[in-house]
Amino acid sequence: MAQIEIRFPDGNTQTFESGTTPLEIAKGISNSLAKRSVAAKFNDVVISLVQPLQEDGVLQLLSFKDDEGKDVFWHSSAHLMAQAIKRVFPEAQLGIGPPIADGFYYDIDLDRAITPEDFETLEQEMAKIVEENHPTVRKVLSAKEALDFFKKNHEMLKVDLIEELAQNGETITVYEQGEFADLCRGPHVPSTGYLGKNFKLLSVAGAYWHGDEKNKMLQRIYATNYPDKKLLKQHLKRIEEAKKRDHRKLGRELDLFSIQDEIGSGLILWHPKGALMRHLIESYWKDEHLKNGYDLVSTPHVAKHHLWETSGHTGFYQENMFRPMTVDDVDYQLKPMNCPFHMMIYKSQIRSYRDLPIRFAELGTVYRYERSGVLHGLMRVRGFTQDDAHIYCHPDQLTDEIIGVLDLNSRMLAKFGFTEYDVYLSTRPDKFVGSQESWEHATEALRKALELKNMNYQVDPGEGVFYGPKIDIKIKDVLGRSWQCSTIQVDFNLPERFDLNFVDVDGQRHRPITIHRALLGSLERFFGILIEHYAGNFPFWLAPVQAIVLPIADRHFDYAAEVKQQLMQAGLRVNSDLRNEKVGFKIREAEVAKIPFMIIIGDKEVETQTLSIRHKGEGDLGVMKLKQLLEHIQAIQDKE
RNA sequence: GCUCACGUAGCUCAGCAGGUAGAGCACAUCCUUGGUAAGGAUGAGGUCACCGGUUCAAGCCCGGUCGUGAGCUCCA
Repeated sequence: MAQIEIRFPDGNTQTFESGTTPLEIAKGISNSLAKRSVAAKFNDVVISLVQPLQEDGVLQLLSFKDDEGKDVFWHSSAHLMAQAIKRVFPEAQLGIGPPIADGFYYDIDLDRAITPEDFETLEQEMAKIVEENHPTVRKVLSAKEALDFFKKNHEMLKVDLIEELAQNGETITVYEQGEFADLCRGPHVPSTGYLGKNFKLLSVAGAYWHGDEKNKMLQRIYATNYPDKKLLKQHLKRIEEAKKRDHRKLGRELDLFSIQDEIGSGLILWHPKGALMRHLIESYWKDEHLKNGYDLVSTPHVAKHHLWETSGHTGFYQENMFRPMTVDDVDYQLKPMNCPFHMMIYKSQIRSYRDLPIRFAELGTVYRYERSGVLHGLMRVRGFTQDDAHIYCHPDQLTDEIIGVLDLNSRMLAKFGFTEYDVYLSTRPDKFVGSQESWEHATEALRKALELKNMNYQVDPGEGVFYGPKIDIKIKDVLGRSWQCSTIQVDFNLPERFDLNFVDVDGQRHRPITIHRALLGSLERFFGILIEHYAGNFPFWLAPVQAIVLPIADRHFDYAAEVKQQLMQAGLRVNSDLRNEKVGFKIREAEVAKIPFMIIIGDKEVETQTLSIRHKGEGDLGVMKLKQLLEHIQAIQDKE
């Protein structure tokens, strides 16, 4: 028997007989390791635990904790669900069933609508299949064999896939488990028993075959599975928690904003408390920009349609624009972008290299046509305000400018409680404007800035926009969800189209580099993210009402009014509750409204000229003088 | 836009072989002046999203419109 040499991640090597499987090796190391493992990685290829190893190489055992292990576990779980579906609904045709971020789904074609009531039946069937512990068997088929097999089983979607695969000359493999066989590249867990019973079907929704709306709509069943009951519970709890934090729900409960049929889809009404928060965010934003060398500009909501022809938006952005309106026989266009206006301000005079960099910032409200089906609360709307800015600079200044933007960005995000993010650098796509050299120069500048800032980033090759490379930053909220807010894009297109230039030392006109950037993205969307991130428990500086005075009986009203007045003089946002209600009731309402400080005033307080302080979520803080309260609050503000 | 589901009082929801609406909260008035998360009584409030159809009769059935929700490749 031939021997093979296997190296492990810790650097140790060991010799095995050729044909040994990763599972056998795992068992040799420890039973618990073998139990934990769901797949293996051999020479950087993910393989099944039962695939015999025939050559020397590096072997890593994968458990559910590894991303690749998760994928295998969930992919096998998708097969498990598919098998159950076929048992319960033999006429169902299977589409695709991949692992996704938090589980997996399977697309099926079935005349009858699957409902949540069916979930239990399917889950029971899945549990049965797990108990039956069918080994998963990989088989290589020729295209013809595969086509015959799936045609015979009336799996026309699979036939569709096979035809595609055959055209690309790929090897066609099928995985069998018991009576069930599915077209699949694999690998999978060795048997259905590995999958355990901590799975749950979550939802069902329509999805087009191949994601193309010209194709048939299938039913997509989302589900998840965990090797451990605790993990499943955690996951379900996270879903619950996300529901509780839903900004649409909190937005109504806290009276922050509304969206109304009479107004129109995707158009936001900011109520007093929401508008106040928006004002706080905007003021902070403007201050920061002024402190960092930006000039504030302000531009109209409409402009002649012609402007958008110059910018090129009528070409590549038409689909997202509202239809033009005619005024005095001239077409005007509601703005989907702020850029052309900023370009025109730049162009309003001759610029010298001495003027650069020029930074125009604007909280500019834009209107974009979004398909009705994609609108979602504050997250996806038709009218929103971008925290926009355009920086015009000399090519030599590019890196420094990007660094400036990155610095400002991380400061600003931290102010709102976001300190973790994923950074992506997108490079030149196939279709692009500008010269190859300028793309290279700009991409290098972005890269250099990221590296000088010691930021970890991932390169998305070819994912840049046609007009320039970009850096995208996705922030992570407390629930670990990612939101893309900040984007920093170099633009080679608009300076060209608007013929922007500056006079350089040589007395000649040159094209400035233009950076287009947004940090919060859209105020509406960012507000939505903030609501969910804080679950409505906003930091003190953002709380629309920071304190409420709660007198116990009406004989305390005078002192209450006095206290309120003093707190307002100190710059706090204070309300009072003078209703004819018990203090317990008033406290409850203040807690529900998530007001940070409750100031209770009764006989004792009036007599000793003190305040009883209660903090939201913390309870009674005891009695203190007004001065002490202000100091306490000052300390909180200093920390923020 | 498409598929499925949903649309009943300001909010959350009940309602039924099709027989012309109900609760809690919120709101108003009154009683209660109460010490750290819901005091009590009374009352007002609905063209059951909108339009059309079937029927003696429609919140409920059918069709359309509008709106909302879950989703619409993370490629076997």
